[in-house]
Amino acid sequence: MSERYNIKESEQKWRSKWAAEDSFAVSEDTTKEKYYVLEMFPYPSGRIHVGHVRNYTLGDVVARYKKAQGFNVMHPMGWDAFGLPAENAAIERGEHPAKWTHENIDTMRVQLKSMGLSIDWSREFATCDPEYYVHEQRMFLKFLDKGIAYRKESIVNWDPVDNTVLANEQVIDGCGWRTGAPVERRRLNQWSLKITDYAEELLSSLDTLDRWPEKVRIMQSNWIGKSVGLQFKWDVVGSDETIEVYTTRPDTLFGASFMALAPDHPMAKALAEGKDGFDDFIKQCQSTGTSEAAIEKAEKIGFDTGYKAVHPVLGREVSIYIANFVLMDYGTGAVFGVPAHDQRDHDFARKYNLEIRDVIWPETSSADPVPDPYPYETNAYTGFGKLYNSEFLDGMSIEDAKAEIIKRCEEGDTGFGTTQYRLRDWGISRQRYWGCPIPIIYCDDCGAVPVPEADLPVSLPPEVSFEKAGNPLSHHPTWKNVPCPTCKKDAQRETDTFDTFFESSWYQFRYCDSKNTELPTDKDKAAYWLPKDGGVDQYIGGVEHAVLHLLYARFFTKAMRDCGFVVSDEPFDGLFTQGMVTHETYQDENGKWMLPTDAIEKDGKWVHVETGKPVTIGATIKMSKSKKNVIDPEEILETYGADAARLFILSDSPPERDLEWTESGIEGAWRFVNKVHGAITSMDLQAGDENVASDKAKDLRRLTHKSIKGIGEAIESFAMNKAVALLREFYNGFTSFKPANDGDHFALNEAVEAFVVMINPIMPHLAEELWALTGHDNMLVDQAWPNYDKALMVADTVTIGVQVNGKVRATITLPANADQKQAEEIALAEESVQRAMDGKTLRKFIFVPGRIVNVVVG
RNA sequence: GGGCGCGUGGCGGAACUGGUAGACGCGCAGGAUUCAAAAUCCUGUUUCCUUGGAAGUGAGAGUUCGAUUCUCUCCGCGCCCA
Repeated sequence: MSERYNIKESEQKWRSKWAAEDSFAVSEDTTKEKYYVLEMFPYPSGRIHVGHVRNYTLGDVVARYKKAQGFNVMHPMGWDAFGLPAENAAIERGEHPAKWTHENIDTMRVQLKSMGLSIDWSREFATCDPEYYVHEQRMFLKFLDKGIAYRKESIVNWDPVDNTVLANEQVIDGCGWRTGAPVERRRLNQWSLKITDYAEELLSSLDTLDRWPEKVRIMQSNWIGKSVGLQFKWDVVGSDETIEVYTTRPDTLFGASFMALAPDHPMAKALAEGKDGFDDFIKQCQSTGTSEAAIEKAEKIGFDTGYKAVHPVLGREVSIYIANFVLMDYGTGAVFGVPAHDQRDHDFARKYNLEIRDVIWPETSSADPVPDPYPYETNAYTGFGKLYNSEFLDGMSIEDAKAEIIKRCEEGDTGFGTTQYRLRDWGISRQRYWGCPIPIIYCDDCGAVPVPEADLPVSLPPEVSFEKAGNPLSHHPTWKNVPCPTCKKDAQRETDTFDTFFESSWYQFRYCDSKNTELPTDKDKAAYWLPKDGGVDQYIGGVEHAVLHLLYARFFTKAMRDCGFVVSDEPFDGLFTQGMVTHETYQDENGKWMLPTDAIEKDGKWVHVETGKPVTIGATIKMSKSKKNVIDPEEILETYGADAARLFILSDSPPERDLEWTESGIEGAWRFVNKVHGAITSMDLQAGDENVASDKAKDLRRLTHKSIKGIGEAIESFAMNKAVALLREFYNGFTSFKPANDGDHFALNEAVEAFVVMINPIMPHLAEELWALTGHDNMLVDQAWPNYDKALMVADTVTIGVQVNGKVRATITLPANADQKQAEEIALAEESVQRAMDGKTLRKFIFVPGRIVNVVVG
């Protein structure tokens, strides 16, 4: 009998061994193919959560698997250490952000290490250390030189809770992404990065990211929001004025029946000032919200100016309205309305009895039939089609018609085609302390002067007070007062710091050479890990970063490339977005949320663990502190060990989907860890003889080699739940095998060895332990992944189903190389097949070798 | 409102480019072991009639010898954008 597996002791032992042997340290090795695995680095909030466990387990499986495949694997870890929670802790508890952050890092490092991750810790860094952010300051100054960074006064999104500016993509439904507070509009001087200069490349090179989830590419593409349109002039009847109109649908020009101006369009006032009801109308417009969503939902209202505009092509006159659904900051703030082909225009036209002219003949694709005639009296048609009622455009496709109209306007010098992007430049100034200082000095005479290279880094002052609201840097008594680098007169430092998305935009480069004091990263080292045509081989993180972080990092990579820091075009070659971890929710009698550990099942009822009072089980939702449905990974690791935690988190749910954390699930995983240890240590393993081959041994070897193939493929395709299922199936197969001769021993030994190597990515401690216990004196961590032999996977016979008219009536066993004649003979001899055929005539006999037989009768 | 995705036992989920639906696990039931319990091991487990059938992958249609898989309509859920 085997000893009971001492998980704690064993896991600790192997972790020490890996550390002592530097098992995961890597350097550039041109004789090997590199593989760079990266998980989104954690914000040091205090303790790791289950989402981290999932994220880093996934990455570790890939890293260990690729290492066993012979790749030179880099798998680093660091800390995304700037951010507001540190300042909030300072305000609430009086603890310095640096102290708070570094203490959290120390705690979390211990926690992560207890997971047994194959990380090269020598590359670790924290972004809040000047050794890291000095490079950001240098890069910023270089960006300034290159015109990628600039300063301008602009209207910004102001988060009144965090007291800072937010970028457009950090505003969600009109609220701050972090605080959820409604965003205010303010006018401020801001440093910005010209991400818009890269809009086209960011869009077009999305096509090269074929190992990214489709949905992330679509989200980015929508965010960049490229649209090709026409900007052209309409004359105003009885006036010298012309109005510039922008449209993305110039093809529908012949369907125009009105023009509409934004309420704050300069011409709106000029045309309608003093008219009856105009002031009321403007007031009404102001009462509706400014968000596009609010405008979409609000009733479409308009004010007829009484003026007419002249259709630039037809010469027809249309009324000029002022309308609440036209936005001044989109296009030119003036549109022409085509009620037949735009639902908003349609609603508007029906309200004000305007003409509905249809100019697109709906294309009736067989898939989606369009009613004929199309009911224009109730709806706009916005689908595909051909032009008609449009003179020279008749018969053209929408695309051709757009091009033709733009061409004519350009020839007649009445307008021009333009490309617009929804993407705005990235405002990077934040009025916070705990971020990277912007290396600029303001001088009354010299203006904004870059801090000279020799004076970098501009470090954060350690003594700082959070007692006053707002930015502690601007309240600091001395820090901001410095002489102007140019004229030496009294001057002031910029007190804003960078948006903390700055740090995570280039950290993948820093890992390549994390101790470099001169440069962000050594160009050659970076070129090994992140060559021109390939970035991080596998990047893993939450889908919530689909737009923000992933777009900034792509932009930064291109900007750094153009400044000569690195060679790559894209930072992340392969991207995997994991699902969330969910848990049931528990509420006590008073509706207060309870921790899962406080609820217990007793006699089929859920009660409070201490009071015994009834507990209501609620929906299974994302773990959150507010709902208290959280599990502390440290407790799990302590109770069940790292291997069981890793196994469970990979079992059951596909990694891209949400994972439901359950007690029984983690217990099941823990049982398996113990079972495997018990079974393998009590086995009688002998080398055996490959040349003695019983049928039984052949069957086992087939299972072994099929498993090697299947498990490898499952890991490659990120189907970790399938890899786990296949491992268990393999385990069930070889543990029920009783060897009777040397051939059997050989087969069993082969199976066990392959199994131990293959559980390594998932349960590395157990794998290492079993590797040693089965008589190896080297480390499993350096062991190669097993190869499979196709010849051994072929069976002599196959069992397939026999259908009669498509319904399975029997299963038959055929020689693997059986032909149709043989199959027919055997299939028709089956009693159940005969019964189902019911004496009817055989019409057709379908035989797909290895798959199916279908007997068609009638 | 637009875009994307999903819907399979009591539960999480398998099913490769159309080919024996329910792998693997959880739960549950029965049994072994035990003074007893826990743990462990074995067996069973889609549903309905009961030796054999019938139905069955959200609902309905279609293509096909054959559909969880492809097409269409509808219902429900989720995410993103507005």
